[in-house]
Amino acid sequence: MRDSNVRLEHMLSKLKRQHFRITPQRLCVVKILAAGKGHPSAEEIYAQVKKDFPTTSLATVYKTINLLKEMGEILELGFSHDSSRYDGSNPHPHPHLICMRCKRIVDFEAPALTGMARDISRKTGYEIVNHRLDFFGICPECREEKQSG
Amino acid sequence: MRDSNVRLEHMLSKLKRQHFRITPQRLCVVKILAAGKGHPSAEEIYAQVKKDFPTTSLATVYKTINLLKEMGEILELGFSHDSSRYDGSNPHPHPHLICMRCKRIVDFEAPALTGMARDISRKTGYEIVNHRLDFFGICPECREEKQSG
DNA sequence: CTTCATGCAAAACATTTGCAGCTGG
DNA sequence: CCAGCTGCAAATGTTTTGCATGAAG
Repeated sequence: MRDSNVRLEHMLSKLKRQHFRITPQRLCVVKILAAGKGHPSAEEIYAQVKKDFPTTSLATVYKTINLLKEMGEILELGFSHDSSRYDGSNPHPHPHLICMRCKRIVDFEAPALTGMARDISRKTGYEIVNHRLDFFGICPECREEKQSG
Repeated sequence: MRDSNVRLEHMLSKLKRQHFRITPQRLCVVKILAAGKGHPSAEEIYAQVKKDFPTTSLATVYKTINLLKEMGEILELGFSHDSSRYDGSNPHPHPHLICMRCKRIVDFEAPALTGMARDISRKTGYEIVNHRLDFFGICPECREEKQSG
């Protein structure tokens, strides 16, 4: 709650500073992402926004998501088959643990990665600007269900 | 060359063993993937196959790719915005280094990852079955071009 | 007031699917 | 022969775009 309010204020002031308008729909999308509850898809955000603003369109949701993405305020977790999921709580690259069954995504930290990036840069001459690490598996809850059902 | 012939024979015998037909188009796709030259997209494979079999369709290429994917013989590197790229030389998960400018992809090894997966499994109770690590950056060649052009 | 955002519908794009006809084993 | 493959075209699912209308600042 604490952190998410900080993130919300941060995103809003950044938008204002860059002279983007804070419309009710946009505010709603930003709130959902800043709250950092889970890793919603565009459709999930859309469904949430429609509760308050029933006329909202999915296109508007995508436009706001892209705005925040370009500002570096949210992390897009894109998948080639499923739709993208968004992480608004921590826009810096960090590993994710993805349940292949229920699609839940959880964050975790791996400080070793930045060192690894530096290593690779030195060895290959690449300038590393970003990275992504996903672990795919079955979460404890889904493992339970698997055994019984 | 040596390794790629071994991979080709391996893939072909696996296909035969499972009673899949080795059609000329299919053979051609398998050859390209087994050769392990780069990380082609479906379109690139398609363009290559059409040189020998001009009537080939993209759908057929996708069907063969999916077949090999299901058999665990190739690795799909899916991206949400760009099209997927395929790694036929080493179907076991391994990190990739991706140039954001020229889109070239190079493989590398990171033995630390399997240990990391075990760690996560122990800490979170997840059963880890797969992972993916990509580093995004600019390759030495593209860095050169950047400075001049 | 003016510019930017919205909402709709259509487009874009990669990938998959249904199906009639062909062909490898 | 005939199950399985091919090639076409149409469908799919996600995301983007063009444009007329509407509202934020």
